[in-house]
Amino acid sequence: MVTMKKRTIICVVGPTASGKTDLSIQLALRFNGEVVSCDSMQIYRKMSIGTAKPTEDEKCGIPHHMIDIVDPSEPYSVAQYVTQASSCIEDIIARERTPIICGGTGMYLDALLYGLHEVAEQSECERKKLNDRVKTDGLSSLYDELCSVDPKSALRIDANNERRIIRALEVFHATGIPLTRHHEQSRQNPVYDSLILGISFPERRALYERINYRVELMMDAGLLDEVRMVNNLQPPPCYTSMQAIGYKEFAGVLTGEMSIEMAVSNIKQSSRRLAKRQITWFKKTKGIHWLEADVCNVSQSLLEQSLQIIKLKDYK
RNA sequence: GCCUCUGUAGCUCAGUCGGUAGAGCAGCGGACUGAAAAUCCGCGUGUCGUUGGUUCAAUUCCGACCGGAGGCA
Repeated sequence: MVTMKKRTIICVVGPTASGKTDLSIQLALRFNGEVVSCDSMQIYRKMSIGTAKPTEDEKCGIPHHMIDIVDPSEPYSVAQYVTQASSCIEDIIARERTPIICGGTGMYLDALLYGLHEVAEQSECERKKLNDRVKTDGLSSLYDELCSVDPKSALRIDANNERRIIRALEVFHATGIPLTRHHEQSRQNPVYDSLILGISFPERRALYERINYRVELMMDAGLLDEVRMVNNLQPPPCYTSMQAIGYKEFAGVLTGEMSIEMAVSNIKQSSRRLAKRQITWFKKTKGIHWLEADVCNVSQSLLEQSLQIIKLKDYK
């Protein structure tokens, strides 16, 4: 059993295009920090423009971790993220620098800060069996099984939510223990002491404008070519990388079924919806210190608010 | 100038044989423990273009006006 050394780490969270990357780099420059990305898509190599990774210039020499660590044609999961990111954090702390977690993937952050329940690794084979059963017997048959085997999970999961029903059954089949029981035994204590800074936009429209504008910038930067290149690697469509916004919308453009204009507008819309879900997630995350994005000078204003909070918390 | 069609939710449009209206999309709210940029759930009051008339009652029928589209001169 490894004992984690507790030490405060800084986290920067918020919806897509809210200015997290910039703020985390500014903080890293001031607090002898290194950035650990908490983004389920920036982990993929070659997917740079569409996932809005910071460029070398933007990094200002700050080391970034958990970016470009997997190929788009490899599967990935929260569990791998927690293992790898934790070791990055330990390493950064060992070198007496400050880990700055930055990203918008709420589930990854929760798992990192509070741990996951311990379950044997998920088996591809079991999942495939369950996926096939949906096709042959229908989802309701799986849901019925869940009701009898793990009624508590069945209560929490909607009867139409295929992914979560499959996951719950998968866990039960693998361990003989209902998922809810695993949950009860996990997340007792936080793994790290953390100071979480959340970026919020009092005017939702201002965020949406930033999102729309950033998509245009991505187009100028050559998003379409990047998608074409990643597509040539032919990752299975079910893989996480192919769920990334931008890449999936352009699939139709590559086959000639959709106009670029249409795809771009779909990308903007998907991004807005993503932002909405991220906002919902972080709203319920405990302990976030909220910063308000001031529309005229987002970057400077966020930094000032952050420094204020960090000072109040007497950090460092 | 005349004729025809048209004006209903942010958008596209249904509909009411006269009893104040509903879909899709957008939007909003929520859930989330090994696929999470995923997956799923919930939410529909709007001067029915304006203004007169007929009527117990008009978004619906009639007239005028205003806006839009098309046609004929």
